[in-house]
Amino acid sequence: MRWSNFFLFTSKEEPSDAVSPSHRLLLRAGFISQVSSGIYEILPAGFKVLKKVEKVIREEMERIGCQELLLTVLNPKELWEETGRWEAYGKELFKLKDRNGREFCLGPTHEEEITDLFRKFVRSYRSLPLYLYQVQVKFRDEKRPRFGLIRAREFIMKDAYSFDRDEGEALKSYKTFKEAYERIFKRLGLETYCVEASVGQIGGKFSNEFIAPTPFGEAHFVLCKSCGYTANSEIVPLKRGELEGEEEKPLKLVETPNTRTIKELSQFLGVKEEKILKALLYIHKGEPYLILIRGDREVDEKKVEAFFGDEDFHLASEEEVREILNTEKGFVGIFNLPKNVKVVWDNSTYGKKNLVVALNKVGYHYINVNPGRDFNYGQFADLCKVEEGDPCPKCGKPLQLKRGLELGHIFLLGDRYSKAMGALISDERGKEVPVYMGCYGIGVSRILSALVEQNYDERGIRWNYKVNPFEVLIICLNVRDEELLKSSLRIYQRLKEEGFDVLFDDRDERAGFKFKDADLVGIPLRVVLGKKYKEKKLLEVQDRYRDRSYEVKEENLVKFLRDVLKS
RNA sequence: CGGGGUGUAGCUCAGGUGGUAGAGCGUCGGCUUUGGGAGCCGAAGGUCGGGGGUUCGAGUCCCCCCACCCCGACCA
Repeated sequence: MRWSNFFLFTSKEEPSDAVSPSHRLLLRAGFISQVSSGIYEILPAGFKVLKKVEKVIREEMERIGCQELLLTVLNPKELWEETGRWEAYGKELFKLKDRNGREFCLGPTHEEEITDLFRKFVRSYRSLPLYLYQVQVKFRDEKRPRFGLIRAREFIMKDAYSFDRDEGEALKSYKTFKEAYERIFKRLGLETYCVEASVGQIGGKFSNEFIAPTPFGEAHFVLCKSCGYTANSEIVPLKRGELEGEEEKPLKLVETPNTRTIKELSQFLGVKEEKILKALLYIHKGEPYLILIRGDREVDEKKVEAFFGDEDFHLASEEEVREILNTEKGFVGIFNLPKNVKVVWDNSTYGKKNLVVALNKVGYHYINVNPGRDFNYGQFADLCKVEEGDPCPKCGKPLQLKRGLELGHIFLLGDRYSKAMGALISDERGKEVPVYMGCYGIGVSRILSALVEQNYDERGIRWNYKVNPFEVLIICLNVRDEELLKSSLRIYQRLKEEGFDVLFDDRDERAGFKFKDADLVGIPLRVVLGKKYKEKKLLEVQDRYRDRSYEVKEENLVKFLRDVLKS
């Protein structure tokens, strides 16, 4: 491809709307273009990268016997009602109607459709195991799209589904996919962690996420350097602590004006935040719950969701606090509670002595409140957000907290969908049983962002040798010099014939301009023809990925490039 | 869903107190230049996010709406 005719337009200016490195660079380098919030066009250079990513994924899917098909974007409401997800999926589901008023959604994932397809054709355990996958555009009306391709509303995903006769077989399939995923990310040149995760919206028995560490990811996960435990932070269990040995001081009521936050209260009283009993009023399905947690810790609402069993809860507003507790935020506590308010103690509160506790009276707190003497514990739960340094649930050593991009998520679904939708198979004895399923997703378009997030510098993107828009860029530094242009063309033709994926910068631009562009776009190898070539007939090969430079004779070029690309 | 911010040329932005729209970059034509986004001359390019209002007159003041970006997922 000649750059003079290639649809690749770079920009010198920093896009004002972009913050994360991948978003900025993919825009500037002309790989993507925004249409609407969370909706992007993937331009030819980006598309070429995408195709190379897909190729790796397809090869690994085929290798484990997974067959490609293409499901639909438009899914009828009836299908989603069978599993209850038409309502349960909530506002993230894009819904629309056809001319006759029939309702559809734009598929955010395809468990319903694949299960429907399975039950239409497969009857016997003899057809199993069966693995199917597709690479398809998906739609999710995200609460908050951000960072370009990282959290988009329209995106490309590879989703695979396994069908087995029982749990034991399904576990084998799960392992097969997990290993395939490890190979995929390795081949793509991405650093990823496979972590334990929650099943969330998809449901099922258990799941693992593949997370690429980057500062701009949406996933928070923990890592134990000591025993190797990794997990999404929202599922890391935190246990109760020990009873403190401190001497119990006398209970006292003190005036605490204008202490609306834990920080203010802590400063006003001169006590540590962890000695304050923080009380948060939540409303679940119209019922008030008072969640108690240590003052220095925060509630993890994902854990609250797991506790309640659904998403139908929210933190009480000022008005609700006034109405239910007859007090104001900042003075919510366990004393003088109306009977209808249920109390839940987070594990972090256990064993603390000489606490500061509010009594639902504006402007006052008790100090030196002690368990057993001044109050009794009730129901305990694990609702606390994990923090750096919290103990590893496996070995007790301090955990590291990291941020990353969730690139893959695999689930052992069990019979959640097959049971609801009647996807039954006959076993050896002729008995009909629900098929045992697994599903396996990879965020394909998001991988572009992850690759950039993990490989860029101040000058631009650094694509690796395997996944890139082109393998080689030929730069002719002066296209008005006929001899130089002729030589460049000859090399360009040769490399094409030898099977290289090559872009030829034949634009009538100055050298500096071309180098800056090349750095930005990030093609891993480039062959430069300029003064050195004219004087010494030496080609300069620049390695953008490894940031090196070589002088190569023309007759050695093909072998040289091939060797680098293979390394 | 809250909170904050921004919408003016393709991009990045400037346009006190209201007076009929500008720069740099990019694009097009020309000259010059050819190893790190060079220089000079000329040109094209605008519903000032949209609607309403105030006014003789609105990019600017008032009201409503929309879009996009950021923060939080409400921490008492």
